[in-house]
Amino acid sequence: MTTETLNIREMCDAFEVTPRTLRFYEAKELLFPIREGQKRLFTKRDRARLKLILRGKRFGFSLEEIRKLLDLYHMNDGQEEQLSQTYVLAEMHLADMEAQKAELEVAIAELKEQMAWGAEKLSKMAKGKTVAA
Amino acid sequence: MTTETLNIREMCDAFEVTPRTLRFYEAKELLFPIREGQKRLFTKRDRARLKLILRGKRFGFSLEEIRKLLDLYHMNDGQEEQLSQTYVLAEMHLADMEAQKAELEVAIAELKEQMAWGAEKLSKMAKGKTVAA
DNA sequence: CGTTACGTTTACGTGCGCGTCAACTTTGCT
DNA sequence: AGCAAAGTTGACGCGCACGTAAACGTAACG
Repeated sequence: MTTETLNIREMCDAFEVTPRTLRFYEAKELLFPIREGQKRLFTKRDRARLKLILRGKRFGFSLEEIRKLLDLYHMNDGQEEQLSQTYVLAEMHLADMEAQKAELEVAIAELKEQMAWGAEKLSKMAKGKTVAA
Repeated sequence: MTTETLNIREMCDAFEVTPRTLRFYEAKELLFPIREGQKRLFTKRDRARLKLILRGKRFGFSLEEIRKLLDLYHMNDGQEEQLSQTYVLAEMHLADMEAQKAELEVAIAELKEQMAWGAEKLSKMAKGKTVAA
């Protein structure tokens, strides 16, 4: 089987982050690498979590928000109260993400429109130059 | 006709930002309110720009990136060189936004899946409680 | 004419997400 | 045994996007 755990360098290379970032995330309780002596070993679980962390960041969530959300993905036995709270949180994030998607579609359409305008202007300018030359 | 320009408070209320934020954006050359004596008056153009600024922020762009992009939306007479540079920038942002949209769709699907899992778990727990009671 | 409300500048403070040393083990060659 | 490579723990620094407080201007109102 392929390597079960990754050391810090392998983990960094795999996700394009720095060691500092991984230690920082551990300090913030986003990751929980196991220890072999003093060194960190990142498990499959850490890899899954880091993927979600980086994704969450791209969508503008804070590390603290992400930390709470990760519970939903890695909760095996949580208390009902906590699970239901996390569920509510997830609903909010889902709503947020769907709103973001809708907004994104509008923004993309508008940007495309503007770019078409810009492209036309550029082509006219090029024409003018050619004629002038 | 409705008020042509907004003072700082009206502008803040309209966009749910603080005066500090508006002054900060002006200092960063994202907004250009006109002056009536010492006071700022925000024009329609400022409103359009602020809308784009806030949208850009939601999508994780920095104020500096947004500033450059705004040129595309408000360029009437720019030089060809500058326009074409801005165009390239816009292409990159467009690609970024479309990638984000794709990623967002995946994330939404995954989160929904997890929530279904959580919902099932919650319903089982509720059942257990009812039976136990 | 005072004071209240709204706005302004200047400047230092703050939270987040790391970057960047410094000083120290631990590990693996040779 | 010696030494470089890789990793570790502090601890301070930094850029961004504002928050916040101080001190001042000015315009309106009773």
